[in-house]
Amino acid sequence: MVYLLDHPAARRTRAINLAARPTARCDECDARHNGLCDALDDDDIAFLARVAERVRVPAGALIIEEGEAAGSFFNINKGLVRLFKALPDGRRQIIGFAGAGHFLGLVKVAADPRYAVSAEAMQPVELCRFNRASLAGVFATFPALEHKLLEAATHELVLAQSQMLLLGRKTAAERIASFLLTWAERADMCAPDGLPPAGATLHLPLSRGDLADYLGLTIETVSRAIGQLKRERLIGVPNIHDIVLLQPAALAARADAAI
Amino acid sequence: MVYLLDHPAARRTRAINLAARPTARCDECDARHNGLCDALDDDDIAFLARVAERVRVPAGALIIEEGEAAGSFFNINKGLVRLFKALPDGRRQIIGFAGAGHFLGLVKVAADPRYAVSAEAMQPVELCRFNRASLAGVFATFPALEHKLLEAATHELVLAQSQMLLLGRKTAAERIASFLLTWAERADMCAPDGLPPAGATLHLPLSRGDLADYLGLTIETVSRAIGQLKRERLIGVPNIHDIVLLQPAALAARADAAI
DNA sequence: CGACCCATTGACGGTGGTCAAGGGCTGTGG
DNA sequence: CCACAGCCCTTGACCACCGTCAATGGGTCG
Repeated sequence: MVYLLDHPAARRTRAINLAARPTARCDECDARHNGLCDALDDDDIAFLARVAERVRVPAGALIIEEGEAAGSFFNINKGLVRLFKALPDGRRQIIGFAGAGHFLGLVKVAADPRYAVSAEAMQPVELCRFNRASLAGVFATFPALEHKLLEAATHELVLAQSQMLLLGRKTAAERIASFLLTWAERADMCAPDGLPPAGATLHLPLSRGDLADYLGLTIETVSRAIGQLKRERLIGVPNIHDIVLLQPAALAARADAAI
Repeated sequence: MVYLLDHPAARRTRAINLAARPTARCDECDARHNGLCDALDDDDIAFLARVAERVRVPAGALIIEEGEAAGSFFNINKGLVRLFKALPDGRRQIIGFAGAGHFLGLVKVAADPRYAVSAEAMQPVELCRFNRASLAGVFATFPALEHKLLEAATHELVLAQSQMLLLGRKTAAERIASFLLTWAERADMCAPDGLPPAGATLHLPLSRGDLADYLGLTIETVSRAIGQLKRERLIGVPNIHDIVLLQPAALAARADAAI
């Protein structure tokens, strides 16, 4: 798979510096009771909103690029973003998908802050942009934010660890099965036992290419593995973006992981 | 590779509840100016040490097991620990290696705290054990600890993201090359440009099996990939546990990653 | 209706896994 | 000091899963 022709750098200029609304309206934001913003009450968030710049980017825009000097950090208000790392020859690994309430702007080393991953809008995306330089001050003013950020980072770390097991040791069909259950959990479809109800329909706003780059496979292998699970009657595939979980328990066994 | 015969569970009883010294001597601890403890001054750390239980475990002991109820968290004082996840059939993925100053005890969900990964001593290990229940109180007393923990979690997350690229998209030789450079950086052998000096000798206190389980390969493939880099004159292998970095820049090119 | 993009399916090949044998190092015991 | 056992690593032969290349089909938009 070669991505060089539409390498992210070629699209960069499309991304940022679009119309920024002067005042963010937090009370009607999808992220108001999600992620970082959930840590603050209305007064504090109104104060914080005054130093935020509301940004909109179209689908496909490169929001941040790995290795660039990290001048900002972002909080996603609306839309879905793919985070990824790429190799010089175009091979790409998607690190995760970020939605409303997620934080963007992790840097490799604090001394010379450069973004650790690239972020690309998969849909039209709205974000709040903050100045990185004021980050320390903001945390000092609102310690609850830092606590929430620790919670978020910890959660991301646990997900990353599961993904390492998937990428290092699972077969193609196991990767698909694991992914479907993780996505069901993310969509809050899971009962307290960790399994989604039988017959639940999972909506995947991803292309097969994104799925492949997330699971460390190729498009063709993803397609074949989905076909295999379909033949095993574990899932149904009414259309490209929907998957019916016919036998969640059997699917979990197929995923092998403790999820 | 089948690990069932010496599955971690079989070794569990060896691990914990060995002699605990009543008072920790922080001033002579390897971790005193590393990781979490570095956040506190001598008075605060002396206070904290009074609620710590100093534990020693022999090489090979299972310190924590994935999925167990998480009653404690640990700070490593001395020795090297391997963190891993395993599948029911024995496949194993090493998530990382933890040394003095590293924190152990990440849980999957805070509501029902269970360890996210297993941890096994690779050498005789000394740790401070804390009660998880008192964690919130400790953080309230010493906010600097929480800040340090966020720093640590962020750093781990960045490493995990690079490892995902490695596991999902790199060839065997690229994985070895990347690993060597990452390990050199960990050992503080790298100049400001990110490269270790030519001719530097890297000590790897790991078996080929650990390396394989860390890089998502088999022992045989690790052996062959090391042989390949040796034939390419990028590295020298004077003995099993030492690697000489003959051409660091070329090795970095071979690793492909931006490290 | 046609162009285009994406997904699926098939044929084939390669990287890395599996199985097996052999060699080197270390520790122990004669 | 040497012999031997045991473990780990290396090397070789073979195989399988997945990647590559190519053709076809289905859906959407102009």
